[in-house]
Amino acid sequence: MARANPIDKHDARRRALVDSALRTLGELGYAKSSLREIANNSPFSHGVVHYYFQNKVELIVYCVKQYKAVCVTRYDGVVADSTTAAGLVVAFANKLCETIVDEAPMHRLWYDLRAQSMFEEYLREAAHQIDRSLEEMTWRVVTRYADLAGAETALPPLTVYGMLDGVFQQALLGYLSGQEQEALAMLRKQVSELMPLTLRSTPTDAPGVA
Amino acid sequence: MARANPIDKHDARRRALVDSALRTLGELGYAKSSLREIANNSPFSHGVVHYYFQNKVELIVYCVKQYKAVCVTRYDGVVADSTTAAGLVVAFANKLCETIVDEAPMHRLWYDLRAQSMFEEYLREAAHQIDRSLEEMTWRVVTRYADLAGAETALPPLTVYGMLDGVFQQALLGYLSGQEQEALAMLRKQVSELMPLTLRSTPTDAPGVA
DNA sequence: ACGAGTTCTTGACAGTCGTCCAAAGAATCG
DNA sequence: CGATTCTTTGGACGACTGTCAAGAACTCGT
Repeated sequence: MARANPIDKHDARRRALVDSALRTLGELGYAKSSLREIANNSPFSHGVVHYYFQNKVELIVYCVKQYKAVCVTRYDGVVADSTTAAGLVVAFANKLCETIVDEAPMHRLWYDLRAQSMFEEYLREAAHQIDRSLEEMTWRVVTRYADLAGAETALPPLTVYGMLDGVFQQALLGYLSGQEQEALAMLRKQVSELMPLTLRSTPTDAPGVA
Repeated sequence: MARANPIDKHDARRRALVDSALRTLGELGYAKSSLREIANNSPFSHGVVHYYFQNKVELIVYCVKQYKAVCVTRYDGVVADSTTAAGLVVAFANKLCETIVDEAPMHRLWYDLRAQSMFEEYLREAAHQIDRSLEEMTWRVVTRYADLAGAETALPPLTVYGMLDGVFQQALLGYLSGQEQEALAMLRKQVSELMPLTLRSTPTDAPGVA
């Protein structure tokens, strides 16, 4: 047996390969990312991929799942640090803009992979899991927002995620099309418009059940 | 010179080729649609593509633009025929569900191409034009909705399109993942939830300017 | 320092891709 | 009808793909 348990080293290499693959995927997109190109942007040669992964599909699925890990907690700081409803909206919008600026390639990769999952079944489960995670993440923001506003939520989690995802996607597209500042400004405005719509007007006493 | 003007025949062939290409693209997605596969699903051989189009890119761009033509008027009947605000919402939701059922491959192709446009610049302009058309189409529905409700719109066109596009995309993904009925029912619910949010509570007299 | 086990490189393989081209076929004219 | 142009075919090309296997390079307990 090797000194350091070989499982860890194996997994570490896998993660390194997946990291390189994610960089390439974010740059070229799913369609044009060949295993050779992925290996070229890594310290390894193209053959090593099949030593750590059975085939390209397995690598891609691992990429998707690793991508998920960096996503799910992105706005938890906003949730934890905000003390007023209005402050949360601004902080949330700022964080959304920040992640567009810092990680645009990863975001377009996500939308690419989700679109591919409409054609290729092997991506569906992984994409669905990420969608669920993003929905839950969004919902944590909105419920905290409702708490701070002393109001109740007016829309189900899936709907809130859907509409915010729509405008985020829009902003990302605009940002990548060269209209960086306009897209970010518009996103800020849209978030401040949409967040209040997720709350019911009546703060505490709701009609209906006694 | 030929009897019937050859321009028309040339264009007719182009349209036929583009139609075949759109069917194949909707079935396989952008990444896996080769010119040979496109030609196989058409009455022609693979070489003829380069007689009517300079290269694959030109064909794809023509496909995108032809796809746009069938989109832009999809909900104009709803706008024209509805007589009440509530009726319009139901008719709109029905039409959205109908087009998911009838044209799911085309819709997933659209989201695929829009995602590709984040990587490949040559698709950007065409994708942006379609996005604008869809935004205008959505806006015609919402302004008519506001008219029928005797209210004013509360959100700008881009925001309304963004949030509706988000939930539509969600429904399409669910529909293609085997949850047909749940996805359509959810979309109906979401549309009836979101449409009222596009209107200002105050119907006629707004505060502010005299 | 040797040898066994692990890790990585390299080259080859069978396909497929977009593109091009020579030649066959079809259509239309004088 | 022959002649000219337009249309279409199918094969060929070089480049690229995922996959695999043989062997070199490395690691590490002994």
